[in-house]
Amino acid sequence: MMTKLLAACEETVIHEDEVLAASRTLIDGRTAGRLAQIFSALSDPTRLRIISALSDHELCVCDLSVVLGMSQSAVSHQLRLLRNLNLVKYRKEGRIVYYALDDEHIRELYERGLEHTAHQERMEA
Amino acid sequence: MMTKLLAACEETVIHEDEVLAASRTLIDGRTAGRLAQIFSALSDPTRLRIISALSDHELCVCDLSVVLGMSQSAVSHQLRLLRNLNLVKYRKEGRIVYYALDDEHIRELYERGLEHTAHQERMEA
DNA sequence: TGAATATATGAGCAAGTGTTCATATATTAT
DNA sequence: ATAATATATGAACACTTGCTCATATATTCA
Repeated sequence: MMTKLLAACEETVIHEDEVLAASRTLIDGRTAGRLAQIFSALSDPTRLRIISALSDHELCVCDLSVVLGMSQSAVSHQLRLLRNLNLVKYRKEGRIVYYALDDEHIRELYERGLEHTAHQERMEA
Repeated sequence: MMTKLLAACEETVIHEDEVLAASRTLIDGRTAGRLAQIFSALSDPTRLRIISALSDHELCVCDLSVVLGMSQSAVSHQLRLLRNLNLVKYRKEGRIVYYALDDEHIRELYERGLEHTAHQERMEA
């Protein structure tokens, strides 16, 4: 199942074998989209702060909004997003809803990311 | 150096100790911003495909645009973004510019992300 | 029952993003 | 020199995002 990627750069590919090799490691659009979706969830400061706040234990929406210093509405909107991606789970207790992280992969990515910023920090100093 | 986060949810915080505990794992705005920046780089399908194409070896811009099936301009714009974040490095050889990954942390994050999508895939099946 | 509280959500808006198109720059070839 | 080629980049535009504000829903309390 070969894909044709002949024409380009001056009618013929500059480095044909390199291109073929790269095509092998290239991820398809569907995978790229899924990956992008995951990383998008982590690409916003507010959501990252939510994740960091929940990293130890669950919190109700109200407490979460206090911790973040943000409106309940803003927090709820972001929680919905994380919920839709199955990154957080929740349990209801009366009118109070407790949220907690629900994905070890995300926690892993989050922590790797933190390492990276620490690394960056050192580079700058 | 305690921050006051008294008032809220019905004048007083619902679960005061939980809130204090969460505040300890909460990352500050600056860190959240940096982290968001890193993950933002990985939050677009095109950039992820660029990273996947470069994951084995360097490629020139032209070959890269062939591999991706995208315009040279679009690819250049995205490369600039990755360059500004020091995620890719480049070397010039005449008028040809070769790009390669320049950050093991990003490669690490990318691969963890891939694992996650694989995990997701299995869940769905 | 009615009032108060915790959360969810739709609409709207300002800011950000990713592409295209046109064009600039730099290098090579004639 | 001039033409051709590889890359970079600014402007414009459609689309997305993250917030606020208003309001809906659900639960508890009096």
